[in-house]
Amino acid sequence: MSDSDHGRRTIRDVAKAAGVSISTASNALNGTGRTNAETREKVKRIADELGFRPNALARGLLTKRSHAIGMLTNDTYGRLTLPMAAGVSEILVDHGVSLFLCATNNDPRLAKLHLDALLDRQVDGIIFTATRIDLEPPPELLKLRIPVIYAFAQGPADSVSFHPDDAQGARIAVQHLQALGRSRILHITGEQNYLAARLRADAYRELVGSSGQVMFGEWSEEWGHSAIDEVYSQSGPKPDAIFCGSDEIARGVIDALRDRGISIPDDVAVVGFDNWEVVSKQTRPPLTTIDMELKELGHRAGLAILGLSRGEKLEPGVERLPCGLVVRGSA
Amino acid sequence: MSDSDHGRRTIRDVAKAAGVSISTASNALNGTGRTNAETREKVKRIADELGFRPNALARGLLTKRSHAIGMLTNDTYGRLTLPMAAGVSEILVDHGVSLFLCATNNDPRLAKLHLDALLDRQVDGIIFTATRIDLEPPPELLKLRIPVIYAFAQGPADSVSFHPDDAQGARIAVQHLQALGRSRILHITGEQNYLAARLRADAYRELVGSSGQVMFGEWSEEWGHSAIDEVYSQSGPKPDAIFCGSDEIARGVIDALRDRGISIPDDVAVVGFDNWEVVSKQTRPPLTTIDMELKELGHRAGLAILGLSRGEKLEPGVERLPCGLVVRGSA
DNA sequence: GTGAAAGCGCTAACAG
DNA sequence: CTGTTAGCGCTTTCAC
Repeated sequence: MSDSDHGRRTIRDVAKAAGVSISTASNALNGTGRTNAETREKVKRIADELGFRPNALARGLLTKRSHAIGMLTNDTYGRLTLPMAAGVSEILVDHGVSLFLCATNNDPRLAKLHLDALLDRQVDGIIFTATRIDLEPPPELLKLRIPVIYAFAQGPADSVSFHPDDAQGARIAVQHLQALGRSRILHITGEQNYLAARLRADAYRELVGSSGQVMFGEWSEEWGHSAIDEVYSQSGPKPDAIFCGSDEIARGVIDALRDRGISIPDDVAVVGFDNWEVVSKQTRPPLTTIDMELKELGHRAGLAILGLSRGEKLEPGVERLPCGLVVRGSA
Repeated sequence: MSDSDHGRRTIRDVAKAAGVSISTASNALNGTGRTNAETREKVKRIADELGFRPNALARGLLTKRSHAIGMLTNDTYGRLTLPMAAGVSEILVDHGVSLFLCATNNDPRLAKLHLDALLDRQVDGIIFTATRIDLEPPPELLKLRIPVIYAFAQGPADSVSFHPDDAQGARIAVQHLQALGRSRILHITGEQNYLAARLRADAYRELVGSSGQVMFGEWSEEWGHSAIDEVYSQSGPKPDAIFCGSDEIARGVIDALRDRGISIPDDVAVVGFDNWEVVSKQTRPPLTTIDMELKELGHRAGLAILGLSRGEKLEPGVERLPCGLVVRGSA
């Protein structure tokens, strides 16, 4: 009652109130050591009544485990990295682990600043995420002595990375179109210097064979539009289906097709990639597309970093997580 | 050299290497107390060479300041809260403060879990953000003894909140249209039960007078589309400008107008709200819109929580931060 | 089964 | 100006 309302209750308060020693209180609360069931219950009850919550700083100082992990992302507003962050946090919170979010905005100075801060805080591990899977992480990450996981980014040879399975995603898209009876499938996608674009294009080519045609361009709605202009301004056979490298491209494609009076999906079926709902639900007709399951990817990354931080061993390499097909109206 | 490569250097290592006591090292490094310039430089140099970085847990335990703050958001990383988070983090990192990000997904259980975790970690303050300014924060926030800031959310009477200035944003939109010589300005917006929608509508009405007409609906592209259908299926005068409550609505409006062969901005000028670039840059013509400056709002919230955590006093109440007009092609 | 004592890495009096 | 001393709140041997 003396040091009553300011500051939080400490384990000392609990011990005193329960009439036991500090170490007994600690043991009782944590289930460590040997403790009489009776005293254990009593201590727990009193701790509860007092609203005792252990100081994570003190605990971390001693145990060398902060129960916090850091997420370093190269972008700021990413629609890619943020669902992952949600997945990571969602998994971790149930294990009593909190997440530091650090947006580096692609600035090496900021990256260094954030990284140092994370290390000073004794984080148990770091997840590096990026906006593209072939982005190189900051070199400082390589020589840390805490575990690092790469999610949607390229780690070094002996590291653990999680990527969406772009090839499989492309395959289920194409197979869906083929199952619909389409045989002249065109692929309109983004920049060729993106590994994801190449992986998807390769998988596409493998399924459609020599009839395939890949149009690389930009990751924009505009490119989808102008790609269609290009296709229809030329002579030659026209596609009966289009697999697009992103939902935005697909939106441009759909708008351009509609402008030409081409019916979707009857004349031309369209499949997108990303399942970015603000786009895919708003096209007319709504877009059938591939979902990279980024939240699940975050779950996996979170679980992985948790395991590593506990000293478990993980198979190094890139694990590719399956994408899902979301069928709406366009195919 | 003895306890060489495992574990980090401690201040003890620095002190020993510099041939001074631990406290002198501490003083030298922190610029506290009185220290000879010469020894201070020497200690700093040695600390640098050793790659010494202070343990934030130990420091926080003693100083009762963790230099970490928590951000609690009711959604899963929406497009509104994330730019704010980036702004907060950006400001804080330069002050050596890190950010815990907690997405509650509108689940009270998760909110409590995250809040407790933050308190256990002795965060210096909490920023609560939401997806709409009239969302009530979890009641637990009210009785904390650490400072709380409300960003894009409604705090209690004596708290400090930051909102975008919806009324001013609406005014600059309407004034821009009026400056263009438009006199029959229509307002198509989202759900009336959103305070933001009402604030904007009120400001709009004040400027356009009795000629004004507000159409409340949903925050979707589809609503923009069907609102236009409704307007043009009726007889009566047609608008020469439309102020939309969101970029998505504006996109629907623009598409519907184009479908009717109405020229934008010549026949009808359109202004959106949000400056959500993936939408506003992709409309044809690109959308003139209002930017809520969420990153700046994050900056302000970050600065505010920093100040409060240092014991500074802040004027309670809602501070409304000005929106900006982004002129593109549609008006 | 329980408690006394030591100490995680650091800062903050206070003597010298 | 510098070093000694005493902890922050907690966990963890190790006697009793």
